[in-house]
Amino acid sequence: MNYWLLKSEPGVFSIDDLEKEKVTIWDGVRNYQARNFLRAMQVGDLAFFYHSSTGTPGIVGLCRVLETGIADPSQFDPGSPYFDSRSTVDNPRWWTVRVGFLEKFEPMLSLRLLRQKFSPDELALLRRGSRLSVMPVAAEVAQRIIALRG
DNA sequence: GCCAACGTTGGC
DNA sequence: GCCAACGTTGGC
Repeated sequence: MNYWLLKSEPGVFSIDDLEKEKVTIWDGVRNYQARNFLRAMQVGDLAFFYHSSTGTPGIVGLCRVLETGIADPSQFDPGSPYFDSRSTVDNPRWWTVRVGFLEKFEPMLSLRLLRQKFSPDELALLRRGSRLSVMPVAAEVAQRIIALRG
């Protein structure tokens, strides 16, 4: 099983939204490297949920990959901010997964705390200029993150 | 293929 | 709001 980290701005979609909805399609990723990580996900993988661009950024929970190989529906929707006119139903450009809520971390594991506990080498999130919204987390590091939660 | 210009991300 | 870092675009 593999571990991942998924970023979301809580003003757009938060861990509380996922807890309420239970399941969601992780749509809107428009970066090829991030897309490739989404395509590498397997059912049963676990993903940390990260809140970005907010007062206290950090890991706020855990979710599970429930379904893979989903063509991101928002790429076909002209009314969506994620619409991509280069995509066709026959030849989609953007792929994603369905994830399910597992747990909310209370308290959250702030970026500040993560920087204290992990090195940039261990956690890509902490690397200078890291902007990827989907990234892998090494199993050993993931276990240590899980052990830190409340 | 190069690279300048531009847009976006995201912490602070 | 600032700005560094990064990705994408498009002229050449």
